[in-house]
Amino acid sequence: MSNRRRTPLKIVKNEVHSCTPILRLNILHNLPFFNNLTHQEVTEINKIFNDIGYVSDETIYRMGDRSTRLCVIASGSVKLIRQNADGKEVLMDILKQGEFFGSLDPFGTTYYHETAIALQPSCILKIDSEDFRTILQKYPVVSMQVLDTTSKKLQEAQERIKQLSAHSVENRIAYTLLKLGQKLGEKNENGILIQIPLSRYDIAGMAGTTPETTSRIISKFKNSDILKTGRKWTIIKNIAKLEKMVKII
Amino acid sequence: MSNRRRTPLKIVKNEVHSCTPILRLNILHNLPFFNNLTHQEVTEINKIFNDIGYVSDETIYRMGDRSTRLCVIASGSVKLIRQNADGKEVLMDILKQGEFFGSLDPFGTTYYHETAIALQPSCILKIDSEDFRTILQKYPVVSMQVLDTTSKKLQEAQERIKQLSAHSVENRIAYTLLKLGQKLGEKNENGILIQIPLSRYDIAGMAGTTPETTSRIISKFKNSDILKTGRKWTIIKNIAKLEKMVKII
DNA sequence: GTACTTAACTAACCTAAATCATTTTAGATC
DNA sequence: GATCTAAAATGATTTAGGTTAGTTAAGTAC
Repeated sequence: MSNRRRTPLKIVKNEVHSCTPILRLNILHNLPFFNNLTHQEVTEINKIFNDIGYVSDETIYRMGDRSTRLCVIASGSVKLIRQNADGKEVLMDILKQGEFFGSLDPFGTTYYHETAIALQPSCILKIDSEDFRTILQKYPVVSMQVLDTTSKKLQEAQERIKQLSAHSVENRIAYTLLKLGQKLGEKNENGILIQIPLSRYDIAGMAGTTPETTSRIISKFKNSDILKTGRKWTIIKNIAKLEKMVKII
Repeated sequence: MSNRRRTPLKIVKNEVHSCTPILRLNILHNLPFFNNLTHQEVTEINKIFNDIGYVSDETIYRMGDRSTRLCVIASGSVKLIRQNADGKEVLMDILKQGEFFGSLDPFGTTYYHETAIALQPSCILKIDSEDFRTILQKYPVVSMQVLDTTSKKLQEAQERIKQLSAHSVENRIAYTLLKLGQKLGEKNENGILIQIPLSRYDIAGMAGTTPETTSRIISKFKNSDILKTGRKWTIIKNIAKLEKMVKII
């Protein structure tokens, strides 16, 4: 569908992306939470996962669906969004290889609170929440890691609440760009390149504002030589200035 | 200090509140996460905790302090706030008996991201993060419970982000009041009474707005016969109307 | 009771940002 | 390279809600 959507910087074929068995094992091994397990143990765990490939913009699950599975990104990237009654979208998180999302709840009695969409061609490993809980019970180390990751995400969410509650839109966009840079950016000669296909609409959804205002403020940043952008890519040329804005304003 | 601060509805003495050993044990037993342990086990765990009493408005820890301990509320209530550079406060959470806060991080290498203040005379049980982690490793059931609680808090935080990003101030205040009612309200003949000493300032801090606007909107709600309020108490007379606002707007 | 303190309320004003409408442009397609 | 289209940028207008400032009233101290 959307193989038009390409940055001028790296061409990615939008083909269904399935994992080789070796890739799967490798990824599971490198997940922060399976890090401390033996090869044998990871191999066992690997058997319980299924992998499914998605193309760009494909929906992995929808808000309101029965939530029975936990997902791990083997390759690609995923965005999580929440919608409210009038259709306005709020981008909750962007996840990369190795991160997990979906449900940890016991039994399939609850519903997803957000919609998960592949941002790029992605391979997703899935496991029944129940099975994952069994793993957690069996390996306290894993359990601890998952708890730490979740706690960290909670911290980040609370920081974002503060940001949304107590700052101007300009500040929030600066903050959003910094976070995106930290998480998804790649350093190169010109600065930090964010080449995940995020639109103004997405960025607006993260900063709690409108695409128009986002566009205006990004233009302002471009004029101040802080950023350089194209359709769906951004280079942060001057991180120091952005950081200063977030702290000072 | 603030024994003036009383609701007209129930008089609470603002004395340092320390726990009896029986109360402590009882509370630990009833914590959702120690629920499944034997009496023997809880008694063991009880020994590792310390209890400290706080008066109203007393600070338990401050944002930026070294974070080395986990806290459990034995009695009373606590608010967690974050401040930004210009001193604006954002109320992150209000916790009641049985809830935990503070740090779960390993070793004391990090810092608290928020400030914790007693809202009422409170007794707080404290434990070193490290010791608590040992408990978690030892009892996978406990670990699971803590993870579930944290996941739930993350969900709530994300819901609040959505709320802040995509709704009007009026809507946000309605939402805030509903949440407060759910969590802290007591049903009585007139409706749901929230008698935790929350000021307009606090409510503004939860809804991401100013005390003045909060006051204006609450007055509006009072005129529409949805609320009835005094200095530091609120009665929700018509929950249905509030819920409708949150959904429709 | 009276005086005092501080929270809560109200009003007038004003700015930041949303909304609506139009133009420009990046980059995909042929 | 020329064409086409959706995203991005910009401009004009409106408005929600912040700011400032002053008033009212609840609860405390005397």
